[in-house]
Amino acid sequence: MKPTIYDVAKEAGVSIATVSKIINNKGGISEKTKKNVLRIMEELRYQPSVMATALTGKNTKSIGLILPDLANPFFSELARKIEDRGHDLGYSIMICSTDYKKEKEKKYIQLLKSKSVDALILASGFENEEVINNLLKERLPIAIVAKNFPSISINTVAIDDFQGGYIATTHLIKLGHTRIAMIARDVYSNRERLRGYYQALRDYELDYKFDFCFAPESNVETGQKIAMEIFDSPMPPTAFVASNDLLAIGVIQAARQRGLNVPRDLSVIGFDNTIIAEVFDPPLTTVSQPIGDMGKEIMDLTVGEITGEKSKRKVILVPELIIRKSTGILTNEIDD
Amino acid sequence: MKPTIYDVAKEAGVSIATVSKIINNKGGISEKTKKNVLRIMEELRYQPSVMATALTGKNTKSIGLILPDLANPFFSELARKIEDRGHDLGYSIMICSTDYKKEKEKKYIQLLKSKSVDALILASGFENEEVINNLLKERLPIAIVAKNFPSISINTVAIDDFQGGYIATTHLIKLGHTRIAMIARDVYSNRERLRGYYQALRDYELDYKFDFCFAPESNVETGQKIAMEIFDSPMPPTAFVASNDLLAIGVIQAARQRGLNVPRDLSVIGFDNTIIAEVFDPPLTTVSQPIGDMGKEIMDLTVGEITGEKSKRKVILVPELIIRKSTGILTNEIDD
DNA sequence: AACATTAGGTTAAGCGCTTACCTTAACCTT
DNA sequence: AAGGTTAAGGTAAGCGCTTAACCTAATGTT
Repeated sequence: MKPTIYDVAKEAGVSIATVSKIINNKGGISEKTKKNVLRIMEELRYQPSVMATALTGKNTKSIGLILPDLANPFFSELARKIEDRGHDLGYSIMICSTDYKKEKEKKYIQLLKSKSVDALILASGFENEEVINNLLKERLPIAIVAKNFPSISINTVAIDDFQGGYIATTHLIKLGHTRIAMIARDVYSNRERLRGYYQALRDYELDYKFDFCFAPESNVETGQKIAMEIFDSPMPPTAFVASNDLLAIGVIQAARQRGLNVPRDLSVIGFDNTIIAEVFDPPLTTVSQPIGDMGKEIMDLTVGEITGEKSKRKVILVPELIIRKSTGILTNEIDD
Repeated sequence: MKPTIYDVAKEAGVSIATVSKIINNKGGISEKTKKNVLRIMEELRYQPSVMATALTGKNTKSIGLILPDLANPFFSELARKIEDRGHDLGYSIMICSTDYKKEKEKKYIQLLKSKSVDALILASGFENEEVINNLLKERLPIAIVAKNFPSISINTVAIDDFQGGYIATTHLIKLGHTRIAMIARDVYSNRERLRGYYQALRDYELDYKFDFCFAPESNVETGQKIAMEIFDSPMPPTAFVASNDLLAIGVIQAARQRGLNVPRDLSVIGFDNTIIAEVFDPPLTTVSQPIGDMGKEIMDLTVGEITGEKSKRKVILVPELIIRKSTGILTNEIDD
């Protein structure tokens, strides 16, 4: 069996209180005893049980991370950064994927609470203010990353999605495109990006209309399917803004099926700058979210809240346009 | 504060033992009391504390997953499957990325033990038998996935790596290639794949020699760098077997820099069949590891060991060659 | 009527820790 | 020398739960 504090105490000939004080550096213990106990702990390979410690009111040093899909490169890269910073600060991470399902979101929040996590980090895809307010009431620290929840006062790290949509669209406009479509899943951040998109169109006095509708999922197939439909419309776009790299790739694949060359006949811009954008051919022009900073920052805020050392805040990072090869100057018209 | 079992008991006018029995479906409780207590639990939104439960000798219902890098698509896809199956069976997952570093591996194993995980799943990249033997001695259930550890009796799910290397190489040989190179990181599975590669060469009486050396990392840049060097050798290969999709992509990017067309001038075959293989252009021919099955299977074995319901076993899945567009018949010689 | 049985509970110990409070002995003061 | 300090460490309660052992009232048995 794993040794307990009792084993250490007995072996060292002291009380468990003494051992506990040594573990927690409480002082009031002579150097001699301390050395001795420490040695015994080594010998026995003693590790205090986090469970038992937590039961006495201390932290569990674990944090729950709820995100839509760990297999999505954006989230796995983000999770990795969060994990790294977490470990640096002494926390372990429990990850749960919701597939954008409300029931799963609820279920996992319950689950993580029952595991006594010290805090919860919610990554995008969440619309349910009520759930969040409940958590707030229970004084469980929570933080939101990769999404802004304007109405709630809560630690947040996100990019300026509006600006992201705006710079993506502007880039296309400057390349000469006038018929620019957007494709996005219906979540808050994307609505912001969409707003940025519309604003850019307005600022440059473009009024291209196409049959916009939100994508039901954020993956390659969905992007492809929707792009196909849009290509069939009377005045098809010459450029696309997609709300993530996967959708962008779907669009490009659809374009290929139609015999369209990217970027010659169609420009496509993605979002997130995941590894996929980098290795895809053509390499994707995309709006980069600074994933590393986001992960580190949200972890710091969260731990700050747990330890009570930091006041709550919202950190808005600026997105950056990464220009690669999937966008280009409009050269020939494809429809007439 | 979160309600405890005492709050429920008091509210319901019974003892905490009764409540506990109801929670654990122990019987010996009248329907009436049961209903009533259940109602109170609802009302109070009572959730038993996993911490406290664990302290009484029960399981924590959490499992540690140690893998090299969560940001690597292969592992994030695998982690997702493991997570899914885990949640189905009532377990949460704590994920730790080691970056193939031994110290981190050790550190995380300690950490997860102190958090009283019920079991540990180790995913590839681990060479340290001693560590594993120690864990075994402590009777902590552990399982290995995506890697075979032939000398140790331990739950394992892996593919037949030898066969994977063999079928990849054979495919290239059948396309007419005679100068086939391999690129891989130095871990056990890859040595097996390499063995399969050599076996195929031998079976078809090819004796192409090139300056093989293991890659220090498994990412795109490394693949690119190493491929560049190999291209510079006197008799460059016309085909590559890479030990994962990222390296394969690196090779293709190097080829492009050399003005080589894939697959016309160079065939490249990857490993893992991650999303990247699918979306890359040209879509990658690759050896597929059945990630979904692997994840589910390893979780089932692990939970089987925790509950004592299943005997230990090694499950060897068969890899499958996914033929896409990065390999083709050798048409023209590039060197003479 | 006297007793056994059983369904439906309760009591209390214990899981591995932390911590407020107590004890003890050595050392100071005046 | 009596009382006061102080350093070093011990005692025991309590965190939220499980469970073996025990209790009690109602029912069945003869």
